[in-house]
Amino acid sequence: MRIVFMGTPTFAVPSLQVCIEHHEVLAVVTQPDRPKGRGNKVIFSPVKEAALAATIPVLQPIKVKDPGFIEELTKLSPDLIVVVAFGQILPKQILEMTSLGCINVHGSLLPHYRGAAPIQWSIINGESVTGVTTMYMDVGIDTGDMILKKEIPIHKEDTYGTLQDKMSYSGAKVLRQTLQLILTKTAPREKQNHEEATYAPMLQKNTGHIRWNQTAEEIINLIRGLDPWPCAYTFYHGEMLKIWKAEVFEGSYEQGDFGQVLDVIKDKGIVVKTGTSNIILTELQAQGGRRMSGSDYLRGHTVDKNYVFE
RNA sequence: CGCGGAGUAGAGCAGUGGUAGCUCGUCGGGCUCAUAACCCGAAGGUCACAGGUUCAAAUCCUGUCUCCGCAA
Repeated sequence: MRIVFMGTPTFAVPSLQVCIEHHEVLAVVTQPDRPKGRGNKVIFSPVKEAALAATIPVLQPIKVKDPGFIEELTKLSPDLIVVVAFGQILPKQILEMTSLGCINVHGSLLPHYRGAAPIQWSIINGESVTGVTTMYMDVGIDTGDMILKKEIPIHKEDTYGTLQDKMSYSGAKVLRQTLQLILTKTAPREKQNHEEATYAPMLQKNTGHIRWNQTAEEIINLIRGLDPWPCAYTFYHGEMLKIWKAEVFEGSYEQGDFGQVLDVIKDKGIVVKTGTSNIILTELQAQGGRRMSGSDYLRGHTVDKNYVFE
């Protein structure tokens, strides 16, 4: 099939590879190059890098609604448009442009976790199973008819980073099957149960600010769901302290306030009181420093016992 | 030229012109039924790199490299 691929972050790259290997990719559409990161250097999106490596033309419209872009797209006359974490909402005109439609790979088991950050929220909410879903796109956000689903377990050790990595490959695999079914015109088409829909909105700036009155599990899930970005944090004497890993800590202490440092264990980490049991922070990052184990951190930093994290 | 922090012993950090330090680790010895405990001792650094100022630079000045946070 003649495909136009739309996508931006790393998550989309394996899916792009599948399209390149099994079909004809006419063009890749990705978000415009923007100054990013330290020093505001212009960095190409991972999808653009992959497209360039495969010498596929790259289009980067500021807005996909732009008539000039739509015209350009029409001229390519693709059979199918594949969208994976693209970052812009497609207008009806594009959705109805091709004979086979637009399909999307989404990082959740729809209709749950529609929206921009399904993987992160699945972990933050403590789910034990998630998955990828392919669907025919319609004008709503992740509301289209579903084609294939694949469940993926969420392990206790999974973080957003590790899970996204696995899911990007699973997503690509499911996409390959989906494309095969579309090619043979045997693709199923299942409506979503809209009453069961839940949403996974984009992460807010302060989502990572730990609220210590939450349960130990909730806090640990938050830390996992925000690793490697943007990371959960708290404040120690006014300085941001990032928390990369924590686990439930068994031990009896006289009860203190939520967020209070109950103990400092030199070769392990910092014991903190939460809404339920205590947790021990075992991987930390001080302001200006890199992430390090609790024991490394405690070699050079003193932590006041009984201090209450903000 | 977006804003800011940092580079010092194997690890993590102090140290703002005058002998290179702390905690942990490592090695040796001691104590102990024993130990991640305790005591004594030792090794281990061209203080990121290159220039400059100075009697004297980790420290002040200039340039370079690398790492990190924020903002986007």
